[in-house]
Amino acid sequence: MAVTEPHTEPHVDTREALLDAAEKLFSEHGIQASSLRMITQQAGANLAAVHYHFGSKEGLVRAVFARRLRPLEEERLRLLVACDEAGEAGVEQVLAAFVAPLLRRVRETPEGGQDFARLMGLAFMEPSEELRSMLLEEFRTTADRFIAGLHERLPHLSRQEMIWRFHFSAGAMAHVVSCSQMVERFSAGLCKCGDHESLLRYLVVFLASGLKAPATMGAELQGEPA
Amino acid sequence: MAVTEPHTEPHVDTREALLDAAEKLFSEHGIQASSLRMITQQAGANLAAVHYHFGSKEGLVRAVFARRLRPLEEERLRLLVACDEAGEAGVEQVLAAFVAPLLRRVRETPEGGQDFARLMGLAFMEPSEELRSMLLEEFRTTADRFIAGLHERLPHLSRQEMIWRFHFSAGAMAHVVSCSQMVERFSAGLCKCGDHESLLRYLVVFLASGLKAPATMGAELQGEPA
DNA sequence: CTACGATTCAAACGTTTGTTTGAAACGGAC
DNA sequence: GTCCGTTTCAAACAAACGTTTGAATCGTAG
Repeated sequence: MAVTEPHTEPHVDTREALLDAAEKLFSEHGIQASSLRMITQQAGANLAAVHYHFGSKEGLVRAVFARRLRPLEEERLRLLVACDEAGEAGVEQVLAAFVAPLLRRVRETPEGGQDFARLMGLAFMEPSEELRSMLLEEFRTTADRFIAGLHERLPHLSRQEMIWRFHFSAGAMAHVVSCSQMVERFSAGLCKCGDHESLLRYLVVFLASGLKAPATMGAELQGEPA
Repeated sequence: MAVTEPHTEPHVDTREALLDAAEKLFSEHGIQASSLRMITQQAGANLAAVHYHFGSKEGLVRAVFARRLRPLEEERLRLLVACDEAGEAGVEQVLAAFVAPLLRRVRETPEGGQDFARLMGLAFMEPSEELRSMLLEEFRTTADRFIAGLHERLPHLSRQEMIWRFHFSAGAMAHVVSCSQMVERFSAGLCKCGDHESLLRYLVVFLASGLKAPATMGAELQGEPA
């Protein structure tokens, strides 16, 4: 009926073409710097199409992030549940459940993966408070569950230090993914960001070792027994 | 005739007032979203003052970052040299030389430290290629020296893995510093970002453990002997 | 065919942007 | 006092922004 489906047409849907174009331009120039005229031109659509399909530029922005973020968080949680059900999963497996879904999407993004990666990095840096709140709420469930899952396997840590170490891990991952071009430039091409399998292994080994480190002594003595 | 502002002291230097206002507004709303009219009004200066003192908005942006970044990199390198001269300094001391100067500046920023922290996070995410190149060059020297300094103390790592682990560390630090408000919200106030002494200890312990981890096996076999 | 909802289109809306201008005001040197 | 380089000021510039509008176009059902 209304669903005119899967033919190899150039762009079956203006809506989808706008999302693709916006995602690409956002990652290249930032959100504010990507005008609706640039986006609609890239999408081969009319300027007014954005307001017809999304109501406003803000609506487009939210749709761009929601399209990518929701499946990502769902896959992370699915893999985390699989860890718990397996019973034998250690810190490394939980870490992989957190990192791998992101890296896989970076790899699968058509334009070399740069677009999606930089987009995620942009998410928490852009000015719009409305967007930031949406992303924080979206991310909060994931963060809480992974912190709990890691804490079960790292009972020697205080809750406070567990939370800190999780955010250290998330930061390392986010930085590598969104600034991978910097790594390549600094290493004179020695570190190939396209090799996501190696990168995943490197990252998990590094983070697991950091997470497993003995509890920090001398900090927050007032709350922690010696 | 001096226009006596109600609360702001008569700025001895318009130039400095513009830098302060720009830094504050950049960190709050991003670079693109901070118009010259907002900046000059906040600084109590005329709209044209930006072009008189900095030539353009781009010039102002570069000046804002250069003012903070150069002393930061200099202090980092100074502390790194001190590590080498001491002879006894381990991975933890080198890490502290990298992290502490940034944390100290975050703490010393008047507006609760948020401004400077978010500004640094914004640096690598904003669209301007010109600014990004400037920051990359500024950061390259520091990165190379710290990678070398760490590699001396971690000879079991390949150069490739050493570089990766350094960027993991830089990412964890950058994320914590620029997204500290997120950590506080997620931890329901349990993790106080204002407590930089504890944070520094937590971070160094975590990163040192990650850096010291045994070399990753199975990755890049073609380049590394088993 | 006509008719209708869904979608696209070109053109314009008012606002805001970075930048430019030329004159006014300043502060020492002479 | 006059002079001169430095700095500030109000006003205007063209360009670009997000948004709105009303008519044109499409695909399909009656």
